Amino acid sequence: MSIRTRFAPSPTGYLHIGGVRTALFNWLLARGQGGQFILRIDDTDRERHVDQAVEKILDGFRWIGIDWDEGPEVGGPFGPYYQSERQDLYRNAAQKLVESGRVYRDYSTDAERAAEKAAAEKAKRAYRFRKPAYSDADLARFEAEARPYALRFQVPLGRTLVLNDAIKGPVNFDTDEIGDFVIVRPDGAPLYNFASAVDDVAMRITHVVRAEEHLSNTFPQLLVLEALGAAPPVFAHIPYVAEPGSRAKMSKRKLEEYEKQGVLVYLHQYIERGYLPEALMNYLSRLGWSFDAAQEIFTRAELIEKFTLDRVNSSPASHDQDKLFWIEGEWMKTIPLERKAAGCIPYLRQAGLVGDALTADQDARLEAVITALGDRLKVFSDILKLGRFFFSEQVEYDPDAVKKRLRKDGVDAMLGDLAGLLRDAECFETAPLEQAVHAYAERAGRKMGDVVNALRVAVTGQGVGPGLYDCLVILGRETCLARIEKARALLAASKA
RNA sequence: GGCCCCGUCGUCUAGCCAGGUCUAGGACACAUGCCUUUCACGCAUGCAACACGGGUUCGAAUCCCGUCGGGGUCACCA
Repeated sequence: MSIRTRFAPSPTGYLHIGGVRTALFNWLLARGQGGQFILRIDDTDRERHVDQAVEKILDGFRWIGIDWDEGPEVGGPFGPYYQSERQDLYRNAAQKLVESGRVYRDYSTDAERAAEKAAAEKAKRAYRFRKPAYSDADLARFEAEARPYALRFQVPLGRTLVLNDAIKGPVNFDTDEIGDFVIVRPDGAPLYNFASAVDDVAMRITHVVRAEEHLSNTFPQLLVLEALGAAPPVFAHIPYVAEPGSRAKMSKRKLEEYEKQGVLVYLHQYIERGYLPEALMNYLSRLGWSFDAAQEIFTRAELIEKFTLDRVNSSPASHDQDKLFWIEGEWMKTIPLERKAAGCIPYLRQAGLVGDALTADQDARLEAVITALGDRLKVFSDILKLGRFFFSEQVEYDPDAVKKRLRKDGVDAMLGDLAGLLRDAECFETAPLEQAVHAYAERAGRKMGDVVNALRVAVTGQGVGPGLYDCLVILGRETCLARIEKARALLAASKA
């Protein structure tokens, strides 16, 4: 039988990179063994449902290249794939458990349970719900007054459950540690530990790969599975993703703090910056998994071929944005020019630097700029940071660069000479321009670095960037001359 | 607090299950040098870890126990 894995997000917001990694491991496992990867939306709790969340999740998966064989939009033989649409299934399963005596009606009130919970906490002991000793008269009365009840699973005491986790190894758990848990709320809504187990059986899931926070949840689920007469799937619990530079788990509360430090934790943030999907997939795969002692860069096909559960680490990994950035750079080096151009255009458009459709000139210029930028372009949004001055009439002079390269004795006169040189250049191409500038530096007895850098700042406004002659040629003679004039005016103004 | 999981350079990790080849390897980051008109790239070098304490053994990062630290769970959330 071929394997079937699943990822079951609840539509409560954006996709966290930890969640994407979990989905990725499931997907890799299925793809590597010719099985199926299923997407199921765990939306049993309608109160927490966020509009558009499902669409955003699906878009995220599509972007990174995780495709699903069954699930939203594509359907499949075990649908529907929204838990909110599978109520009958849960009702039937619950009915079956009631009939077999594994589940009972719990008439307790919120206030009663809250009081017991508080007492347990005060006494520093774990709170565990156990079946109340209702008398027949009580039960008759509750029924007569149609008192609402939840359905609870009666946990068999004194047993030791054994889970053979594919990542953690064997884990023993005493059933005495598990309180009787609710499987269906008074309003009829099934709860996670129940719905998830029922769905995994119904959808013929063979491998459940999920975050380790579910490790303890597995035992109630094992009990449900057993009561349902179903064989448990293989479970694999992967460690959480820790925050950068620490072992502490990333927390939603600290989100603002991460933002301040420039750490991105949501998938859409990486998409917005213009990261490459293959880079993010590569990075995420290496977070908690390795193939051998050396390989860092993996193509999608290699990942599918080489991924196995037994090489997933059992200890937490912390998110390392620097490493992701490096992997991104490695991948960007492999991307052909046309794709880089296509990736950059949305940013130029957003900045109002190009229109909806590029003119032939703009198109040619964009390709020239990207070529000149070379490895400096790491993420697509860099086109704005590194190459804005190629597309805008405006030049913004970086004060530090101006101070370091232009505000020096003799620079103004030198720029005048250089302007003349550019004006008179017969052939406005990189090689001849380089020759001319070289000759000038020698004639004027100036260091090449001083000449070149002054000219760079004058025409680009920046102290760093692509090769100077590339810049000159792409900008064109007229623009270069105009900008040199502007730079000289700037110097004159500040001197006065 | 009970129970469960985890603990190798700052970070991602190899090695651990089947003890010696580990004066612990690779990568990111950082530092220095080379290349170079800047930056980026590339190349070279350097910095840096077996959480701690016992035990077993001729020998322990590897096996056992304890301590400490981190995390999860104990919801009518997922």
